[in-house]
Amino acid sequence: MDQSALTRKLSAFVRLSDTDRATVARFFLRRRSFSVGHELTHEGQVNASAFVLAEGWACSYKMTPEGDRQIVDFQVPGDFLGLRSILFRTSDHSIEAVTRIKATEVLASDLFDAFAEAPRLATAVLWAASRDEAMVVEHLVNLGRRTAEERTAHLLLELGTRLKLVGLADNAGFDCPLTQYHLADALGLSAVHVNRVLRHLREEKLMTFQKGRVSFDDFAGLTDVAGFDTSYLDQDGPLLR
Amino acid sequence: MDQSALTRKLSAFVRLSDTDRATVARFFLRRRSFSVGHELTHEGQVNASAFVLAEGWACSYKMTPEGDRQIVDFQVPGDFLGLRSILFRTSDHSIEAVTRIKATEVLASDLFDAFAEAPRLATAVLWAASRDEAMVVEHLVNLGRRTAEERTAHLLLELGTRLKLVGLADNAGFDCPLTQYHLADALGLSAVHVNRVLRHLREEKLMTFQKGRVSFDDFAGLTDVAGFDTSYLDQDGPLLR
DNA sequence: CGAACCTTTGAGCGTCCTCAACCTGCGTGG
DNA sequence: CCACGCAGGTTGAGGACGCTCAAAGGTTCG
Repeated sequence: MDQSALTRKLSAFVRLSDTDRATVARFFLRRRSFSVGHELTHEGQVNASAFVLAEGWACSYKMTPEGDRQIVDFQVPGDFLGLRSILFRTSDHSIEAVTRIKATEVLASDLFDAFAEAPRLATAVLWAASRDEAMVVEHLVNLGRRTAEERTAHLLLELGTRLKLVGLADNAGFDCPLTQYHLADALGLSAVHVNRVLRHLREEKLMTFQKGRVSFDDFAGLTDVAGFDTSYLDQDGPLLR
Repeated sequence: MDQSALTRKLSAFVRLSDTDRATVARFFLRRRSFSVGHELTHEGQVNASAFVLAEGWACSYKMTPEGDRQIVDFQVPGDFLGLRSILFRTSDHSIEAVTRIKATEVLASDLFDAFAEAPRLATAVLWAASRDEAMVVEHLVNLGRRTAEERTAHLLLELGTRLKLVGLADNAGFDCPLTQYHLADALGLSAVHVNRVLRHLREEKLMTFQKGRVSFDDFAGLTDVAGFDTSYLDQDGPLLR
């Protein structure tokens, strides 16, 4: 995936002009690479920068005083990293590379300049931020009101849907670099229990999580189990205005 | 509380000029009242409006297909209601009045006009939106990684801190119109268990939740139990720039 | 002054946790 | 080239936290 991942995602929301595309292209000048486990932003860090993820997977998380980790969200190509903390004195969360990643730094000033030049793009970026928040809200519902099995299915279906938007998944499944520990940290479960849940989903012939690959064996059945409704991802064709 | 709640909150982040204050004041022209239980926004509603809460309490929530409710956040005077869904075709959540409330409607156009006239105010509003998201993230950590007791203490400490910002609480406690059902729906617990947790917190002489009043009997001890760290609320004095 | 709503308490049960052990695949270095 | 270490995955046993069901007081408001 190169710069097309971001434009492809934003286009799901707003029809972008050539000027808009050119402006987005400028975001991709300062491209950098980070190795597995690299921490792009640390909780408490001042003046953290934001990035656009071009290739690979990342995750954002917070730690409790007891040393437990809660993953807030995973980021896939086309997603922003740390957009929210741009307005905060100190970042309230950490961001870590799950795989080796390529990302481009976006300075706050870049963003504000882009807003002035391309208001349509500004709208699209604000939409992307709102969508990020909507995903966090859905994760909250996941943890608060769904069982371990529903929760797991829901997360993997969401990731599949998001990856489809940038051409990295289809209804059959997607390549997934996450470990069961990652899932556990995201789902508020223990890794041991995640393992049992995945086994059960496999036995029920709903889906398979193995060898870096998620396979949806029964997409409709899985969607039903998870109570998965894509509307919070707000991606059904370019918006009005 | 009148309009001062919003300006008071925003001032915690940005020093507002008289012009900014005047612009904020214009938000308060279309003031409306809603009775207890009134639903200001419904999940799935198209073109929902946003409001600024002037008086009373509200909550935002989502329902699962099984009919369980997850409260995402409570809103107190000075908070925005539904700011996020302004950019969405359809709202991804519902908003309900917990008490009788007074709120003023904010049209998307109002907001964009205000941004053009008072960029400093725009920054402040974006900060408020980021802060809202940071709170949702902290609630996620709450549900994923804290025990029922820690979680309950954390939520009530957060509400206390937020209310202090608009002059409705101090370290002794605050008036709280929530029922144990509200707490249960926000904390991902059953109302029965919330009741037991509250009893335990009372027995431990940490805090009391009774008769519409939250009393912090041992503020330091409670903060410690909850692992409560205010930094995600990002409110330590006006920002740079 | 009744009804609806909220709070409180008990009993039994299930989901998910912790601890513990063992297996696999892989990269590294002796 | 094998030995080892290590990260990740798998499975079992026992226990705790929080749930459901049930029933009874308390409070508030029309």
